[in-house]
Amino acid sequence: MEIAKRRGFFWPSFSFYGGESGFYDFGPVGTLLKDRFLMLFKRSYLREGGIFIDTPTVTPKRVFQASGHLEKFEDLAVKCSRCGRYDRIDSSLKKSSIARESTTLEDAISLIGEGKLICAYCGGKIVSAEMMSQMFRVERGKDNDPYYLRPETAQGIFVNFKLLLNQNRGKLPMIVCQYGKGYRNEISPRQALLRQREFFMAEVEVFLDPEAGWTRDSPEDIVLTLLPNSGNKLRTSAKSAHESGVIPNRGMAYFIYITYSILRKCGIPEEGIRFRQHRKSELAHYARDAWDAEAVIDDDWVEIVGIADRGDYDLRKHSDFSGEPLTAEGGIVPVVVEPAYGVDRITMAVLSSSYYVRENGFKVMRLPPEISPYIVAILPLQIRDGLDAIARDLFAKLMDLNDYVAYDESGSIGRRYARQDEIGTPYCITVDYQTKEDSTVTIRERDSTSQIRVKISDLTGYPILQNAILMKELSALSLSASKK
RNA sequence: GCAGGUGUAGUGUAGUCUGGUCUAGCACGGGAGCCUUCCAAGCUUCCGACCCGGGUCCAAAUCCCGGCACCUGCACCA
Repeated sequence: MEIAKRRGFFWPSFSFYGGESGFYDFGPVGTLLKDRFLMLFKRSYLREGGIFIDTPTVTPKRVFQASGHLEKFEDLAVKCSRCGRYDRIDSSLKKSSIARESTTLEDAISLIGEGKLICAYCGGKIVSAEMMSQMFRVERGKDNDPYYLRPETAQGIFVNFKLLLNQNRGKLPMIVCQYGKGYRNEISPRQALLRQREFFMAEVEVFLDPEAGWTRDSPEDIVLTLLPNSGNKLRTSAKSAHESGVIPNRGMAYFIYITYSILRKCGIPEEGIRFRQHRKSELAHYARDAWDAEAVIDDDWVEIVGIADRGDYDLRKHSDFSGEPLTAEGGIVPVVVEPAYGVDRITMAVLSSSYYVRENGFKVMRLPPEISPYIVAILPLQIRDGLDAIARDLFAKLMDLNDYVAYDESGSIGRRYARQDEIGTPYCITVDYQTKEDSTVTIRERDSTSQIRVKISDLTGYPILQNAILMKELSALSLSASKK
């Protein structure tokens, strides 16, 4: 998507020094878009009673020893001399009929020295072994354990369980949210923001009483596309999917619904969202069930949100490792439902599904006002006769009400509309000659390009709902536009 | 990580095969100005690139080697 770079959504990082694969920058426009997604995320979970936390990305080793990440992430990999494949050592051991484990590099090298290890795929001879770590290690003093960069933000929540529960005054369910960077040392990052080594995630851990569980249902009338691992695609509400046993965990069903509604608010169309259940074999080490929200990005279905039933795995692991009980009132260990949003991937999905080319070849990002980088742009028809002064004045007034307002006076009016179309600004307010006479301006709606005329006092007089400037006129406009 | 392909201004490209006429052309974009009373108009002017490093050669955007990045396939993606 060349528009992504040209218009400042995102671009490869460090290109000044030749580039570095697996890292991307968000540009001026993309930063605002991401910002607005995070606002939507926050708002959505505050409504559910969520609390927020912000913990370090640099994490001491023992946290991941406890969580199981160290074990699952640091694979001993062996290389085959014939087919050149890298593979985990356990499959090679099995193939070689060696009935023991090999967990250290030294041990693996001595096995290779004996010449007994063969490749699980082609039977070729194994020639080398190395540690493949999916986590970035950060060295510190040589007598100290290294730090690791977190591969998920979740552990920052689990290790704070007691403090958080106290903050929540002991109540379950407790919904804890955290967003921030995560890191994975991908072997071959590719496809722009889809597989990065450093990426942005927004995660939620819902702690539930294992007996009571989650007690609210999602609405019946919101119908989702589900792809259970039984293989039969179905369209149904999250509620009835739970009742029919397709989604055994009620909390899972509910947060699948919440996720769906967030994605819809981002402008991803109904037919571009589906929820796919993991097969048993692809479940993460901590999960007993998982559903991915997938969206269409450049004609492929891509995981953009992972919703996992982590059970009591994490609290038990940390409890065992530390010797500290991690329980709620009554000595119970809560179970956890985790929706984890890949913010970069969601950004890609949003851009991909919003992108539209008009018949005249002009490009439009049909982003909804809920997440567009700018909600409205102020444009003087001409930079003369005082029109620009009026426009600047109006700009200042609107900025008092909402921060996501753009101002542009450069080039012809058509060119400026086109610029705003490309970055997804849903509405443009134009100050013209009639403004001088009766203090009215036109509002142009992006998708229909139709306009209505309203009084400036009506624009600025409304109590502004958060991020939803001009709601009255705009909804009226959208209606009349869609009739056209 | 392996194999193949690609790499020229912010974007898209011409030039590369057949080294010199390239102090690198064009379009879009962006800036300044003129003009213009609503959808990328026009005019003037400016900005801006041969991915990096070696080598061959009188001479390299062009040929060779190495690196880096991107694309496609394979592998990987807890």
